[in-house]
Amino acid sequence: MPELPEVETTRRGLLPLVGKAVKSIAIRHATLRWPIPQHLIQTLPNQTLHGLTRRAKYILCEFDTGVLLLHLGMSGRICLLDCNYLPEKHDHFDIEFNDGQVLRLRDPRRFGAVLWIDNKNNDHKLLNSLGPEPLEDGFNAKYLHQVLSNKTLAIKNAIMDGHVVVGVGNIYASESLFRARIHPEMPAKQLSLAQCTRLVTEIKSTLNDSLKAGGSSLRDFFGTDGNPGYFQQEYFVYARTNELCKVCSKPIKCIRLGQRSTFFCAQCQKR
DNA sequence: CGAATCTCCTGGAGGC
DNA sequence: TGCCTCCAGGAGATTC
Repeated sequence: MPELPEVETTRRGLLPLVGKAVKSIAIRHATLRWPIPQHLIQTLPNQTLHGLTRRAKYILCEFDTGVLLLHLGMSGRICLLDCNYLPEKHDHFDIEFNDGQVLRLRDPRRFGAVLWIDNKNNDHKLLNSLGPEPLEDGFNAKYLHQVLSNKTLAIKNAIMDGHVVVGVGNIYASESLFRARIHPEMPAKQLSLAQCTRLVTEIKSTLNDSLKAGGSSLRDFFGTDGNPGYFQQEYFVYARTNELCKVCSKPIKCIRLGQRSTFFCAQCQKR
């Protein structure tokens, strides 16, 4: 379940491909979240990868005539391999480059995506209504306080809404709220400016901590080199139901919010 | 319009 | 060992 730090780590791992030209495309299982466009088989060969950027959890591969958009869903993983490696069961999509390297997407649960944005269209509905990046200056306490001011839903659901801020998934939502000492069920509009300040700070630091640790935190995340190599992050609350709070020693609680498991400490986090 | 619910999918865990 | 059920979750689509 890649979150933003894993996606960014994946992007960085792919940077050696920038400047290379595509030799061929393989589509073995086109039915991801949306169908992988078959025209990529004809479109991409001989195009050069000019840049690799990221917006939210989308990796954007800039080619001559358009942008290839990659999303890892929740079980996706991209490896950079020598083309001699045979694909395995859930290896759905390859980009083979002229130097013999292969970008290979493996995604058992197929919630991921491979889409094409032609330069002529210049934008994509998936990208044009997204909120600010959590690690950029546009995501600050004043902004958050303003955007939450008319929202009645629980704050945890609000920060997981990509129109409010992108890249905050289920794990980091619970962790950030604990670190900011805010109850996940608190109505979003009731947060004070001071609470928004704490929440923004903790979202940024939680993501940054994970990024520094090499991407994650997560049991099933692998880097582009195929090695787990991650730092086993110490969660304060995530997946620690009934374990003792590391701050106050009360048991951690688990509730459902927006069909998602939500972990918190009722002693440390107030409404 | 906002908010809640539905949906895609498969591996892994637990029960018997 | 096998089979069944349940669960996890990103986020767009659908419904209310």
